[in-house]
Formats: sequence, structure tokens, C-alpha cells
Amino acid sequence: MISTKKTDLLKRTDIFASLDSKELEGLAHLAVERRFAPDEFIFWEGQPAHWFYIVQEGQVKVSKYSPSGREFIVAFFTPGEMFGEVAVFQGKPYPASACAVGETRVVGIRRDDFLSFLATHPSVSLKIIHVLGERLRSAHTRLRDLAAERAEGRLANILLMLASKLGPTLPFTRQELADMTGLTPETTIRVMSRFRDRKIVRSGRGKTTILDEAALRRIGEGLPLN
Amino acid sequence: MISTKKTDLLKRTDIFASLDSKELEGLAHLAVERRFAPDEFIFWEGQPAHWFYIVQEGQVKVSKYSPSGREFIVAFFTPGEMFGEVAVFQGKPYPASACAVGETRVVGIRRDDFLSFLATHPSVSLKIIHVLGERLRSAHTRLRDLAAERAEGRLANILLMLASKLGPTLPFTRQELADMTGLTPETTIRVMSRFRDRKIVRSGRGKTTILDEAALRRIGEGLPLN
DNA sequence: CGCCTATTTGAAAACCGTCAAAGTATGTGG
DNA sequence: CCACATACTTTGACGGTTTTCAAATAGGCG
Repeated sequence: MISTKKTDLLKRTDIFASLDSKELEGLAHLAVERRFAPDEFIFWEGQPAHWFYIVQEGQVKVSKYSPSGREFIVAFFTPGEMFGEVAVFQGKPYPASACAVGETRVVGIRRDDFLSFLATHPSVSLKIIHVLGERLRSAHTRLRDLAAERAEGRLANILLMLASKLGPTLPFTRQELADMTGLTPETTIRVMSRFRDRKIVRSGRGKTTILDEAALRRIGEGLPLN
Repeated sequence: MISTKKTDLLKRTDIFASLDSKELEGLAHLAVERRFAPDEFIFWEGQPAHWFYIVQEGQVKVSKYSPSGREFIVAFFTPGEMFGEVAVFQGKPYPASACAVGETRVVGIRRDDFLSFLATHPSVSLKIIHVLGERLRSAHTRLRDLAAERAEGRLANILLMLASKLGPTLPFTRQELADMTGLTPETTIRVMSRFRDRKIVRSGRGKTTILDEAALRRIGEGLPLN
């Protein structure tokens, strides 16, 4: 075993989990570990995409910035998830920036290595299609949300989406919630305060706990805050 | 040749274009032609997804509806493009509804047939990854747009996106533009009127012609309507 | 010509963003 | 252990944008 830790990580990903240990070994040889300090960027939107990554430890935030400099958070990724893969497949620049949240380790795989690996492992392609499909579905749901719901509904839906992935206690600041919903921090705070007064959430500094998921679901469906 | 028309269509799609004529023949056997009248639905959000489709003639509008009944248009598809594929891969219900715009013909392929075809044609998987990646990229760009831009910017960006696909003359009503941007028809009309006064677009009933693409691009970047 | 639908316009109200200022947790260095 | 600096959070007032509601106009098709 040359790199137990790397094969262990690969084994925990959706797309590589079904490979046998020999194949995993081969991949692990191609994978390079990298560490990032909090708030350090892994890549920037517009850079040429030679690598794609898998989160090993910590969290990665993928965002797009508007010309005015405002941030919009596209997704958070946790250990075992890949990111930067869309650009790699297309040979185009990264469509968004990736930034480490807290101390973070990732493994990177070179575009060329990965494409040749794919050519000989068709089953992995199917897994990737599955993952991309899931992300597309989520993106479309969020699109409908941003287009149709107002502040309360948007926040409710983002909280639900995050909770379904991370559990009922969410490690985000108001600012980050604002950047995910396209609201300002002030509006986010006001809505969250209403939620708190209604005992729908409990909140502290950089942390939110969901108490009444059913209520959030009603609000997310466009029903009034009753 | 059993079905020249169907193989011709398949030949024009991104994902099947590189197959040889024997493979195309095989696929064409699996493909079923269907016709739809204007405003007839091909499938509804939530239905089990046994088929995916390719547009042969006409246009298909894919939308999601908010609980209040408001429509949000996720995408328009033109001949040669596929839709409904995400649900098929995942064995989950369709995540959106598809509706014929004008007299429309499509070909449908059964989920099971397609999955077994894929298993024996890995190169098609790669094409699909490519298409899904492109759609994901577009969805994320639109997300940032809805979150960060106001009415003028949103409309400008949607017009640009449509023009890059359909050319400078766009066959959409104000209502449809509103459903793509998440604005109300009234706001859409007011903004479009400003655009018309500035000679940025020319517009008629159910039709819009872009005159000054550069201006739209400036507005879409968040710059004022100068 | 008449109907249906798309477009247009107006006025009022709701919502959210902006700006400004103050309060409060967390961590750091002395 | 305390003082202080640094975020994050909170609150208020104001203004602008967009929605809402209502009504009128105009284009296309039978």
C-alpha cells in the first residue's frame, strides 16, 4: 500500500466507491494532496482548469462574483465530494472560484490523467452523470426559488437544503446565508430574527439550529409566516 | 434504411453525432416519434421518468411551477437537443414539466433501452457529461444573475443568452420573458420600453429584435442604463 | 368587423436595500 | 486575568425598486 489515506478517501466518494482496490491504487498514484489555510483560494474563476479536486478534510466554498464584487455562493462541498470537474471535462476555464473554509485538505487529479482514466473505466462516467444530474436538479430548484420566492421563502429553502446535507445545526454566519440567498446581511438578520421569535430556529454567532423544520417547509412553499 | 428521418435527427445531436451508421440504426429502432400540439405537455414535473426525448421539430419549453402557480421557465430546447435525461439517469420523477411551443415533433427513447445502449457505448457517456456540464455552467451563471442583478440586468442577460442561441430576433412574449427572469410582466414591459426608447431593442407582439448587443452587455454587467 | 390576447400605462403599497450606529461574542496580547 | 481589537450581530430610518391592482389600448385571426 503506497497511499492508504488517499485510497481511503477515494473509496468514500460517490464516483469511485465501486472501483476495486487495484484500480483505486492506480488512481491514488495520480492524486496529489494539497493543504489550504482558512480563506485561501484553491482556484479562481477564469483560470485554466488543469486539475479537479476532491475534498479530504474541511470544507470548500464555491462562489461566483458579480462585477460589483458581490459574492454569490454556488455550493459548499464536504469531504468525499468533487469540485472543479465541469471545467475539466470541457477544457474551459473554471466557471467559479473555490475557497477553503477553515483548515482544509484536498486531493487533486490532473485533467489529462483523469480523462485517460475515464476512457478505460466507463462505469465511472455513469457515476459522474449521476452526480452532475443531481447538481443540475438542485440548481434548477434554486433558480425557481430565487425567481419566485421572497426573502423569507428563500432563506427557509436554503436552510432546509443545508440541513438535509449537514444536519439541523448549520455552521454559517448571517453574511454567508446572505451570500447564498442573494439577500443583504441586514435583511437576512431581520428574517432570521423573526424565525427566532417564532421558535423556528435558534441562532448564535456563526451558527444556526433548526427547531421547526415543518414550519420552514411551509414558509418555503410560499405560505405566510403564520 | 428503416428510418432515415430518425437517423438523420440522431446524427444532428451532440451526443450521438459521432456514432457510425450501424449504431445509429440500432438507436433509431429504439426511438419513437411523437407529435404535440401547441401548448400540449410532453410530461409533468413529478411523473415517473420512463422516457427521455430529443426535439425533432419545433420547440420545447421546460418549466417549474411555484406552489402559488407561478411559472418559471428553466430552458427552451430546439431541434437536436435532448431533455428529460436527468430524471432518466437517476430513476427519479421528472424535476420539471415540458411543454410544446407551437406544433412540435420529438423522438422518445425508453429509459431501459437507453441505459443498456450507454453501457455498450462509453463514448456517448462522455458526450452527455459534456452537455450536462454546459447546462450546469449556464444554471450557475443564471443563479448568480438572479441573486445579484436587478430587473434591467436580468433582462439584459436573458436576452443575450437567448440571442446567442437563437439569433438576434427572439420569438417571445413579454410574459415569457417575465417567466424566464422571475419578474412580473408589467416590470418586464416597463424595462423593455426603456430599452426600446434607447434603441437597444425593437419589439413587436411576441417578438423582440436586439439592435445594440454591446449596450445589453454593459447593462448585464451591472452598469447603469446610460 | 369583433373577439381574444398581448401590450401599455397609472397609482399606491409592499418589500428590500442602503446607510449609519450601536451592541455583543471571541480571541489575543499584555 | 483583564483590556482591547476584531469580527459578527442587531436595530432604526429612509429611499428606491418592484409588485400589485386596475383599467385602457392595440394587434392579429377568424
